[in-house]
Amino acid sequence: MNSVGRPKNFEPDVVVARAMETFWTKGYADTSPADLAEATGVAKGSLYHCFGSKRELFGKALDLYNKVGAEVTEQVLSEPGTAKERIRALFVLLVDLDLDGPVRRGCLAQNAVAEIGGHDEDAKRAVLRMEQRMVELFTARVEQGQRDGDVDRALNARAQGLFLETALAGLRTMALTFDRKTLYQIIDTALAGL
Amino acid sequence: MNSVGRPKNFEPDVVVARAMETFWTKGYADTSPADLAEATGVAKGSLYHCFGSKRELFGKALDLYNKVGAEVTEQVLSEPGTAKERIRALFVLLVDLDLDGPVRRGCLAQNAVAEIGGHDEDAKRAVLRMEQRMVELFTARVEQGQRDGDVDRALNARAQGLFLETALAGLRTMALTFDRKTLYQIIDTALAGL
DNA sequence: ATAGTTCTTGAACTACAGGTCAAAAATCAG
DNA sequence: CTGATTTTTGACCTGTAGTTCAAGAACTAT
Repeated sequence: MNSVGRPKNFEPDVVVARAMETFWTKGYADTSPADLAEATGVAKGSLYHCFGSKRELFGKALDLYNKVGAEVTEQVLSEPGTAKERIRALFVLLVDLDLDGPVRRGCLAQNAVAEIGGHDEDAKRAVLRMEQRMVELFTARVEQGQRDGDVDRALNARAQGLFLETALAGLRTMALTFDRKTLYQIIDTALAGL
Repeated sequence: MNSVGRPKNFEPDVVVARAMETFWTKGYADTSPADLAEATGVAKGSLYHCFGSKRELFGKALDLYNKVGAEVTEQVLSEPGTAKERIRALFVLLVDLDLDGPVRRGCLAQNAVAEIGGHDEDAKRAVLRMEQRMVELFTARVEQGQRDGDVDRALNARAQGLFLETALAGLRTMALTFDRKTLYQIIDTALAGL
């Protein structure tokens, strides 16, 4: 397929992953092409040759973020335990992830829609899809809990799924400013209804 | 006090209010001094003379946002009704506010901490103070509900206050992408425990 | 009126963001 | 080896962000 011409010097996937980290840490506007070149080890010109524009590279980074996020969520929710236990494990994991890093970064998708969603329909759509995906994963896990007998069958699973995604979004916002103990307490309160 | 020299051509408070709207709509990075001059009707030079820098003007705008937000919250929570009714009214009001505007802007404070909180401790502190204020208002309203007999006395009011602020943060994030009907359903689910 | 003060304004400045490009380098087909 | 193709790279370009400033305007006090 790619047998003609000079071979690539780098793995595009690795570059996207590094770019994702940079966008996540610094935000979209505050990440310059020079920053991306330094973070990826690839010269500016090559980045433009390969990805077209800063915005397009960001798009790939956001897609990767969403993919990994969904995978992690699926993984954690499918481990043994009640619905409440698994969902708590996911919430704790994500809060810890943020608080253990050198700088609190929140959720890249939330940051993206807040920063550029107002004038970038594509970004908005990508984030909405991701959120809907998460709602579905939560909903499915609640339904499984109902089948397993650890969740009240009277609950509306879809309503719970929507609520859980909202709670997670709020939690990740609160994780930008509050301390760990408080955040754990919030998780307990949020999951009290399950 | 200010009786010497040429008098100001504008009300700084009005300028801050207009700047707040602009920052809210466009975000911090994407608002240029030229944008601010156009939005306020005051020349760039005068803005710098009066406010020092873009960042300082943003600080005033954020302070105003927080002040108004606290006032509205206090107002809505103090009207007649149960704790659940009043808190729902506040949530509905804020969701509607966002959805009725020409562009969804979310919460300026949340947007600010997401966009610049990573490298601006002052912004982070301002937002944390605001969030703590909101937690206190929610907590107090829940306590009043307990005295009034419309909230279960077994609940931990402070934990509920923290949770409600988190739910509101999540709701305002979800309001950037989801439709009104869904958001109302989320409000119902979030308040089911009260 | 004069002096002293504070405000107003667009022009001017510096730095850098975002992107383009031309020349060189690395591959493969014939 | 030659040519076709693709990538690499820093130099270069254009526009604008964020800020400063000099000149003047509007006021007060004396």
